[in-house]
Amino acid sequence: MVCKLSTRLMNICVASFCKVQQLERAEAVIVDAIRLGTLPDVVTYNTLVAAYCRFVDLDAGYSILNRMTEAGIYPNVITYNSLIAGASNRSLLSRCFELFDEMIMLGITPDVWSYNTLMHCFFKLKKLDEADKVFDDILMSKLSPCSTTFNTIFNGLCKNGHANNALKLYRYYKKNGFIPQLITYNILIDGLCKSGRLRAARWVLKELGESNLEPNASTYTTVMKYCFRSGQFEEGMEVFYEMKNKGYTYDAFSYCTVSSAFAKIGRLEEAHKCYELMVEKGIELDIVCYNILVNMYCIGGRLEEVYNLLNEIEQAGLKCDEYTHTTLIDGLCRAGNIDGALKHLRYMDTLGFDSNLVAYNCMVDRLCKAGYINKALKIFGTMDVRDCITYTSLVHNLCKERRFFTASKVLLACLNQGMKVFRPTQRVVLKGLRSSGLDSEARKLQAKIRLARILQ
DNA sequence: GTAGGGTTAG
Repeated sequence: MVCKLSTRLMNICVASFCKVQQLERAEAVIVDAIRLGTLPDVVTYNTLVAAYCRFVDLDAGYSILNRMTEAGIYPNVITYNSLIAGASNRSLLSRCFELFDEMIMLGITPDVWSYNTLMHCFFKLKKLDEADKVFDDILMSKLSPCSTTFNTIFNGLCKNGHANNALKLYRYYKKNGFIPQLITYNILIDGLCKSGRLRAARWVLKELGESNLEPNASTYTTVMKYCFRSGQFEEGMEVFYEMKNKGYTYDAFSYCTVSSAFAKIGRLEEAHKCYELMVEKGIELDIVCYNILVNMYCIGGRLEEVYNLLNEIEQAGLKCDEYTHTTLIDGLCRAGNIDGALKHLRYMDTLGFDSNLVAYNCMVDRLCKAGYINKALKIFGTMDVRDCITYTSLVHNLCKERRFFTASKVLLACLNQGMKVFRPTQRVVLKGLRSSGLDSEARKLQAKIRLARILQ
């Protein structure tokens, strides 16, 4: 009984240190406990696995699994769920599946948490059918889906551009007894805002207002961002102040949202002030905060300082991501250094990011605007992946140069891919073709546009 | 031990 109590006490101490990222002290507690005759149990090791996955890396978490096995303690479903979650959070998605299989091979039965995380992974990989199969597996097994299962589905649908379906499903489950939580509302409001379903987003927000739940910092940041995106700057700032009045302390999320909104409308001093406040409040800067600062300097043409900042990022032990590089490429173009931007784009290609699409889109647009439209067309020709922004940008710039025939060809290629170009741009192409006497090309394009609208 | 908000381009 005494031993049991001391194991519990040891685990409480270990968990407390792990929670505040003091892993060495957590380990020291275990060493002391062993010296006093208390051995760590599965709970101790699971706490360490979760902490190492969270604060160090997946391999560090996995090495704890080896340590516990050597100590004769067998992992359980919680051990593996922590490892799977660790892999998922670090976007090591193939590792998630490997760990899931490993768990089953060891005879450990997955629980609803394991399935939820697995489903989340499939959504991250945009494999909606596979995610759906996991949900079927939950239903077919003796497990019951929990609120996180439903929230994971809503979130996965929203993140994959199906906010509408998420909303429909939410209504259906709500009718059948699902009780929404604050996180459910936050997921739906954000998803609907991002997909432009603003009326529906307001409706869900109203539903939240009528519920007994109180919006939190996450809700406020989402709504604030929607205001900024739709050009309602003052309204966005009102949300920011309301958030403070409600007693929420600003965090990196809210500061970043406001700072980038200021930068976007050219109020760089105020944008920088937000950043300074963030530092003053002791908020640890992550790569997103730095990216906003990089963008701020790029907009202000302070390229020298951007390079200093890149060093600072490295010194802080952070890694530049695709946002950092894309922002820098755009900044170089903005400063007229097209060659430097092209060179950096090539360099970015070697870094192995999942997608350099935005960087390429920046390059295409900036090349056009700098008068190098043929160079832009050449880059466009080398792109493996294009989206509606690539096409819209190129078509728009070709029209500005009165190259309507080429614009029409690019637009047709876009429609053939099942993508849309901004409607006013489509009209400019048609008008331009007709005014240039290219009536048959105009008719062909018009027919294609109509067909594309029907097929939408 | 799972799920939500912040950064880039038209």
